[in-house]
Amino acid sequence: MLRIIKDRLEEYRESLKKRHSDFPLDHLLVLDENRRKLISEINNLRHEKNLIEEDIAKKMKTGNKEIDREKLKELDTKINNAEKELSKIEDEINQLQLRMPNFVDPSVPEGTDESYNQVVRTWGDAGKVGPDHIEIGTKLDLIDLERAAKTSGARFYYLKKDLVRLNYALISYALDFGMKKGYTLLQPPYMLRRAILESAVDISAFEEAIYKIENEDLYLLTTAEHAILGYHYNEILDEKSLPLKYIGISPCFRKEAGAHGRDTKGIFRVHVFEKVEQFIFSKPEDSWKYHEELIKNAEEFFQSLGIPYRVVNVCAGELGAPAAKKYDLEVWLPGQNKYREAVSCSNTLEWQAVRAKIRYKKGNETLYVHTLNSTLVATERALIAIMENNYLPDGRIQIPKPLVNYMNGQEYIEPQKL
RNA sequence: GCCGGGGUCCCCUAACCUGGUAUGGGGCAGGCCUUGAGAGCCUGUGGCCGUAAUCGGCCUUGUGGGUUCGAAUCCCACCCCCGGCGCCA
Repeated sequence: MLRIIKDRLEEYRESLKKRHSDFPLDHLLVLDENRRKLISEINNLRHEKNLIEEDIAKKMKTGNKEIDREKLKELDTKINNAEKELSKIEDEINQLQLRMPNFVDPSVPEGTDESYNQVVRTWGDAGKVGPDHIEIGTKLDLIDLERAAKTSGARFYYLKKDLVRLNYALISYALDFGMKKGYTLLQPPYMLRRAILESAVDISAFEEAIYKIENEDLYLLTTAEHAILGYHYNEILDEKSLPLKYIGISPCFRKEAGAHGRDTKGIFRVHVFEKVEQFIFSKPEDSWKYHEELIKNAEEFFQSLGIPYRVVNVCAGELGAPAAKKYDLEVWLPGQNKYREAVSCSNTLEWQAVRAKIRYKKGNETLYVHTLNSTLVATERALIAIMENNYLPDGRIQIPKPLVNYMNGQEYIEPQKL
């Protein structure tokens, strides 16, 4: 990544500025300079030592066992010292590089918070106002938050009865939807090693978002995205196999440590939810095309459910470090009387691929792929949208057409009979 | 968890016992040859540093340490894979 940035330094400075990032680029460049000097020094010393060793090897063959131990000792000391200094510098560089944000695409709007996000398009009749999913869920006995608080604490939930079935119907429908689009289904491991996660996310995400397994080098998945990226970790892909398109399904475990006080009620922001995720490994020249494909897929999916939404182009200050551009699809929630994020669709260019060492052969060259990810559906949020948008005056919830088959023909969730 | 076998460059593989700087094949790319294709032959095939380039150097045998002038090779720890035993939804 550092190399790529050095080739496009001014462009990168612009990106940092646009992000309002405090990343210490100049310090990193100085460190890199020192690093290269030291490496040259060490190479020369090692070369000297190798020559002596070769000479010894030759002499041994003729029975001559003279060894200039003093000269070797001296070289060893010098090499050792230089190496210590180098590893100190490299540690610092590595630390910094893990925090280094991606370039920002020119089409991304300026801005520091979500009010600067640009609405790209809207679909459906937004504006309906009504009871929120907690009220509906309680009335129809579909969600139990109090007992979840007893067993597990805040931001947990029990789904009940038809809502459980509707959740699995959404998942099944989404998997079939992706499969029909030619994506390969993947159910990943729900725990990942640190090295895999470091290649997928900004390091600061660890404390804020990721649950760690005690005494093991394992972390609970926050999204299938990371596991799909890891699927091809340290691989050289066949050019002809690109693009590789995947649909993953997994639970997502999130600490939500930085979200105190936000969306504290209901199942909107929770510690565990299910998500069907799209992921593409592509050639660099194709990645923007697939970025549009991913958001279009998500839109088509929500259109088929009849949920009103809008797509926004997320402003530079709100982009995560990995993304060069990000669309959010925000669904209309009558219970909140606003649009809320349900899908996030990012192009990370080579940011993740460099860290995960995922390349492909183009003739004689070995190039990094581009990686893209997008939610297809995070089912708990989609359940909220369905409950609130499809809540009928008579107290029933109408099940969206495409899900009826997955519900064995059931068209409504009925109110409790007393 | 225990016992045994293993991890070598994009893939396969030799060298490991007995330490001397990684062998051969496949694939891929380029070239020669050919009307074309194929076959055959030659060259190249990871990372880093310096150089305008040519080129030169260093590193790379799962990871990290140790022994040694020198480690793929010997020693220690850990990770992963395969087989057997145990446990298990």
